[in-house]
Amino acid sequence: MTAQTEKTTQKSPKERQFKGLSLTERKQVRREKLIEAGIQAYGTHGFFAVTVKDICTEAKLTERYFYESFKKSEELFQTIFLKLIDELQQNVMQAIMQASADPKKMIDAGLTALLTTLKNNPQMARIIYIDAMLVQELHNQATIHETMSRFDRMIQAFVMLMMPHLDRPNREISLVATGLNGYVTQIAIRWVMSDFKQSMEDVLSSCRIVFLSLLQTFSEKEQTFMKDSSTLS
Amino acid sequence: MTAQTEKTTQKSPKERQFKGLSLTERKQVRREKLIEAGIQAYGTHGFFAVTVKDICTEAKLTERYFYESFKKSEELFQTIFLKLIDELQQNVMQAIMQASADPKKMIDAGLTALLTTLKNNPQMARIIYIDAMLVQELHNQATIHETMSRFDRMIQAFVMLMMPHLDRPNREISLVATGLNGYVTQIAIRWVMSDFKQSMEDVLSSCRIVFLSLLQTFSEKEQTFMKDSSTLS
DNA sequence: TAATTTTGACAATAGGTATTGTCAATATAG
DNA sequence: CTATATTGACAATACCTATTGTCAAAATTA
Repeated sequence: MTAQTEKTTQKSPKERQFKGLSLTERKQVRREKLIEAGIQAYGTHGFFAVTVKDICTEAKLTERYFYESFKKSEELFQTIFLKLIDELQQNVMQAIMQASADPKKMIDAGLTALLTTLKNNPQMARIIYIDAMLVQELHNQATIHETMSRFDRMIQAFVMLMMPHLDRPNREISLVATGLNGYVTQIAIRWVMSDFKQSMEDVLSSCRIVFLSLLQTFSEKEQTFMKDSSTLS
Repeated sequence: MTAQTEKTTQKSPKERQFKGLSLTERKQVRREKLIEAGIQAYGTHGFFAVTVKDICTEAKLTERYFYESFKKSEELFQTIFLKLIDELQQNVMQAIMQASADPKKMIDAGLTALLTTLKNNPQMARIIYIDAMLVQELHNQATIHETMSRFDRMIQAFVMLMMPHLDRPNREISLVATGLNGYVTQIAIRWVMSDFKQSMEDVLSSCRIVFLSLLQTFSEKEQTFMKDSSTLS
């Protein structure tokens, strides 16, 4: 009861507690419910097939509360996108940093964390890898574009960390990092869409091989086989 | 006049020539104009930002003629998609087959053809790589999904052709091919979206390296460094 | 219990697009 | 030239959705 008195002093005169929650807390609860409903709906049917009403129905709230928390549907989508990609990147980064310093172990740890996270949240892949691109295009959301390239930079940083003496220009490493991101992403999308038909071991192995292969190539001082074909262009 | 008499016999009683074209020919001309307008519009603003009216305006035709050739906008989009991906794949395949049998030359030829085609048709990249995915999702167009994986299979066939003695299971090669497709695609998207900021040489080099690197890895009989980390999972 | 905030169901408005239909002007065949 | 197929401009319809507004029931405080 003393706690309640404290809260009362913090509230504006018109506020009233409901189910033991203040107005701010209730708004927050509703916001969370909308976000969860959005992940469910967007991740299952795709952004463009989901209406505000759908999300409200899923969240067991009425439209009024949607606009209490979000100005438009894109705002909810962006919130969800940022939340999910943060979660994914957190998991991957954490796994890499907790692994021993051996590059091979770090690669395996990072990839395993990525694949495990996607398998545990199949909606995540759809939202991050498929819908995000379109919403970005349709509404010019620089935020999403910017955030997506964080993975590129993460990979680039990893490569540069592994091979400090690499003589290739940075702009090329950057492109390779983008490519590696696309490599893993494409396999992951196929995996998720096939409802995880392939075994995690096969998927992991297919991803790992390209990292290790490139690592080895980059490590070789004599890159004769590279220079051969370079003379073509 | 004798030719006209011939045509008259071929026409149904209600048909009449216009500007020297039969009804069928005029329909065909309009259809082509709509397709060209669609490539322009979809490739510039994206599928979901373009209306039927936009396309008709671009084609200098009225809506009536849109529905003369296509039941719905998705039908036009699918037509365009198939046309463009055919063109792209034709160019790549042709370049590969015309190159000398050296794997390195074939890789360079294929990649160069791909990148050149995209640079010459910037709209193509947007339609094939960005919008296609969403339309597919929205309308469950198995055709698009199926067609997209033709590139996967093309790469897979190439890999298997290069290394007939590869001891890895097919399901893994298939995944690697998907990944390689994603690798190149991701780099290409970034390239196109940046308005070709990077030089073609840099982009080509970044794509080439992963193919050559994997080729070398697959060629090695002693894959000790692979087996090391395989024991992790 | 009485007064009042909060909630949920739903009506109302506004705006946009797909699709079909109308009709006068134009081009063509005879 | 005349009758008619064809065209292009645009109206009309139907439908869907975002967004705002209304109001009675439920929950809460005093």
